[in-house]
Amino acid sequence: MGDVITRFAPSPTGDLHVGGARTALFCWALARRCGGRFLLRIEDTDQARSTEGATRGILESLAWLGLDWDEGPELDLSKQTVWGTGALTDVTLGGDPRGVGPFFQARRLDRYNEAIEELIERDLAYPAFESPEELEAKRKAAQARKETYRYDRAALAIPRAERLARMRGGEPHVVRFRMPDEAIVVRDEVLGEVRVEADQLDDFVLRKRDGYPTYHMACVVDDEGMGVTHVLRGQEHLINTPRHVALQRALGYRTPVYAHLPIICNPDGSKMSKRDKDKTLKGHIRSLGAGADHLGAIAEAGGVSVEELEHWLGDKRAQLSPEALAKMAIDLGIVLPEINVRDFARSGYLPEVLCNYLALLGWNPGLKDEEGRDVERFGMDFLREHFSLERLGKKASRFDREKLLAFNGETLQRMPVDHFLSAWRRWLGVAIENRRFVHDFSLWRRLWEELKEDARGLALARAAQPRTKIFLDAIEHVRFALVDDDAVVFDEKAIRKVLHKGEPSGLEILRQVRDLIEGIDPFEPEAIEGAIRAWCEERGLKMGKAAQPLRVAITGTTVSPGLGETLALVGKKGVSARIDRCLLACDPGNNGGD
RNA sequence: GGCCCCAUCGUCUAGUCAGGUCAGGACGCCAGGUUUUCAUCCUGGAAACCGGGGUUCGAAUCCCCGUGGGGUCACCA
Repeated sequence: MGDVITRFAPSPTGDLHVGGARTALFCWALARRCGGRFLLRIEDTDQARSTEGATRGILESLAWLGLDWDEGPELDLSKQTVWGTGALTDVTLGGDPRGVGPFFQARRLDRYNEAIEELIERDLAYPAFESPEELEAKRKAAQARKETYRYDRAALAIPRAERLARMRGGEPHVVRFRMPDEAIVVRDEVLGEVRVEADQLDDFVLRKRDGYPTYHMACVVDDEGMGVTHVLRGQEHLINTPRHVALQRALGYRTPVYAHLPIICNPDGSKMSKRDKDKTLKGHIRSLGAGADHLGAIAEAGGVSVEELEHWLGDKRAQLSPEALAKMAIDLGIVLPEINVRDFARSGYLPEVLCNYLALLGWNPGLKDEEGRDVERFGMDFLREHFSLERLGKKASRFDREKLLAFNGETLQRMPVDHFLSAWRRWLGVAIENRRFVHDFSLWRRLWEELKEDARGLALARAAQPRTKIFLDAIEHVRFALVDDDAVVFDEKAIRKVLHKGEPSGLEILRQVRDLIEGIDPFEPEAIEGAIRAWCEERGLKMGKAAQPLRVAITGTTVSPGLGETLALVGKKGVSARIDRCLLACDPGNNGGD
């Protein structure tokens, strides 16, 4: 099995989304499992939509996930930090050890043209001269008759010598493949045999008017030239496969093993796509029932004109740039659904956890642990060892963020605290660099500064880790420790519940405990908790009687990390200051109570 | 609409290929418990074989029909 070669072949028209990431993961896992090669090829034959930035983004996404490719475009990971918590560092990925590159299709045009010439020569392909507009009109007409349009081979009515002459003479044209008049049966590792009748497939285009090959042509030529043995791709490609098989036969190529992966959907069952960010944001803005000036403010936040914004709002299909969407979401204080790998990195998911979860969408190891539970949690090494095509599922699956979140939280919470700290630091460093959190930037900056100090960082990590599911929300658990003593906002409900009620009241307890604080040494979590517990026991009080008033005084709310950690993070001086301020502000007798 | 694919708890799934265990697990949900709040953690619970026909002693599992969902119908990939 050493000769297995898989490939992931994205088109660089946007960020890598989770569906693509799962395909890449499976391609990678199969190659690793079989001791074969995993190669990466960039399908940039759409001149209008391909961008260099997208290519880099995809390479970085894959590297972040920990999917190293043996052949393909090079990416030097020693020179850059890839989004802070990436799985691979200090290696150069890609290269061309077998000499089968280049791995950008736009640089391989001569190969496609050679194959196309051969097909034309053998009359298995032919030039066609209809304009896109003509074809569109025919399509519309067919639609009006409630028929499915298929190319009518009008170009074949032109005598062969003439159409070749017109082509050589430079007349604008496309080249079409003469689809054989027979049903084609595709063997698929997931779906079994799929039969497609001849009348379902028309003479598809091999080379576009601009001289670039279509996906079909480039893909078939390259898979052959690069020795690809296994093609794993989304099920949306299933109908393309008979075309590819027909082309392979015409050119005398091998047919690789195919495995079509089920689609990944949104929780509502619709296909997952970038458009969902637009959808989420549109829905939110509409729900605000925003007036004209409000819309103006939103448009400004997104860096777009009000006209653009209104048009976008009115058109279901309209999309705004990722940057504009992100800015508006921050401004409105909402979180857009994570769709791209980059989104998950930014939210603070761990790459190996994402891979773990993604692997479970459409694949299952079919193993039980000692307690008879399904094996669900595993790392990359497990996939290297156990991945197999036989256990791929057929059913489209829905992307369940709750489960991913649970997996991520569990992983984060089980890490050694120093490991958690360094991962948090790396993630935060990138977040700060990207100015992702402009709505609260100074606080993030402050956290960043404090996290850099080892002792302080560790204390913050100890407080945040047990409550953190993704790094994005970690800061909320230690927010109180980052604000100034006189900036604490006391929550009305908390004041009433734990400071005013009870006998003795919370305020009374605070007054008494205040002196205790001075004497605690060292001012560290265990000592603090020990002192307060002993103090409570002496008085026959439950721990909560003292803990909750202290929480309110220190954080303004009834929720915080462990009491010792909470006080220790603020420091002895800070604690005293906050208690004093709380006594002053919350005592009804002091007229500052409300 | 044509064609193709799919169908087990709310979600991801094990069990289906080689018919025979109260249909198992995970996330979520609900109820208790531990705990100084929250988060954890522990215990328990509700929750599914899409429907109808066959084949069979026996069907989640095999066959047919229906229904539902998805994909696809480009000079995008």
